Amino acid sequence: MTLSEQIMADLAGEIASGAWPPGHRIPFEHELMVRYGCARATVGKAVNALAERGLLERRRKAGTFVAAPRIASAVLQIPDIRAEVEARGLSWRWRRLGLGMRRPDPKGRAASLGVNGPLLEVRGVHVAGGAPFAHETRLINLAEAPTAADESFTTEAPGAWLLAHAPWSEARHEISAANPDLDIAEALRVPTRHACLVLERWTWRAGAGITYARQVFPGENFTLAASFAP
Amino acid sequence: MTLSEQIMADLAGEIASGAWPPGHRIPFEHELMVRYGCARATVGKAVNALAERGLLERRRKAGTFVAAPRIASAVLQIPDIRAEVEARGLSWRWRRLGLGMRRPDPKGRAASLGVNGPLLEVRGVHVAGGAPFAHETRLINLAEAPTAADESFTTEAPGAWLLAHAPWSEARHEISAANPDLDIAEALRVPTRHACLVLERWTWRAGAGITYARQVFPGENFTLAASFAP
DNA sequence: TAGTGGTCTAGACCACAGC
DNA sequence: CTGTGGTCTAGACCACTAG
Repeated sequence: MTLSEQIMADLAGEIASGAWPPGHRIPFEHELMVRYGCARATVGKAVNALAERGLLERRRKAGTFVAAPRIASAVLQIPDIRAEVEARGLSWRWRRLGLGMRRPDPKGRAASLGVNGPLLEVRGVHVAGGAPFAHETRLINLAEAPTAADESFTTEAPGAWLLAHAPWSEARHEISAANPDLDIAEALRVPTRHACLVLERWTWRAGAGITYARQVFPGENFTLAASFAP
Repeated sequence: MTLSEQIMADLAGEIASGAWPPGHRIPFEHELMVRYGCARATVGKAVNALAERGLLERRRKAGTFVAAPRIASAVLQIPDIRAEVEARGLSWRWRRLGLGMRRPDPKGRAASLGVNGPLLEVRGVHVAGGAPFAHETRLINLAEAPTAADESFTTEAPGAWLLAHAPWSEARHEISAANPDLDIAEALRVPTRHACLVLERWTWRAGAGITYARQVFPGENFTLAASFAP
């Protein structure tokens, strides 16, 4: 435990315990540096780290204050389906259902990728312990990942292949609930009235769209977790 | 734009453009400090900030490397239902459906709050432009928020009241999909076969459970967004 | 063992918001 | 104005680890 980590932990402790309620002005940097017998940069590192986490608010000339808790954002755990399945002690495999070329649909969900050229479409099911776990529809921009056209994706899921062959630098996710279409419901072996969690993902590299994925989980199969621990 | 921000932007640009692919070793701190004519602490600040974001990976003696993109986590926007509704130009109001006391159920969803004492239960509907938007079930730990017992929550939603009267310091969220129970389906005026997005939230302060909330959105009403922009 | 990042020091100057 | 935080400097020593 370094000194700045110790200072950070001490300050966080005062806040978590309620000794310093929201709005409370914490000691000035100069006071803390006397208290800990260290340089100003060291206390500054600790205080700034807590401010970046949203636990403190810094105002010039006024001081540093305990922030009011806000429910603005949280860190969402994005699942890797294979790892998720195997972590439960189940076998995982990918079963391809379809493969084909698509022209970009300007009204479709993948339109925001901003791709005009041809897209490779892969559809399939993630199978966990012999039972369908999730359905995936995947569109791949062949301009950015041309060798994808040589892949069959019969046993390898397109996500893992893409991560190795066309790394991305920017991603967007949307989470929603929907009743599955008939073909997806059949692939998942659930009725169409069965609530499903839908996770959509768009990824880019240097502004160019790489891939769009739509993963459909039967409601009881899967829960996304997010935490906010200031 | 400070110098360390400039350095950070330059490094991020090299990565986003693909000039520095994953695995590439970026210049040593000493080289960067010569290139920018600044102190090592300044380049260190920039490089460490990118490493904290997961864009770079630092290894002693070996150097600093461009990290392979991982879909491990993303920043999730947690909705404030009232703000969400009003941002769409719709009127918002809260309609309370029920109020009562509950003993903690050791098998229930709220058990992980770790509360043994009495809980206040509030149920109600968020109404957007006259139509049901979301159903909320709320449990409040009266030991931590005793004045909640004096509130009726007929027009004020419990979430806003709690934020003002019992600030929290730690939160956990779970997102899932489910078919609504009959009473919730009736309150939302959808059939029970209608897929709904379920957002659950647990909050604590100094380790003591404050509240549990379960919000149910008809599937077409609501989408959660998460972004990952290294 | 040599060289990297990790951490810290003891200053400095500045912008800016309170008083 | 005053004093806070924001940023930076030019060093230092240390821990770790890759070669």
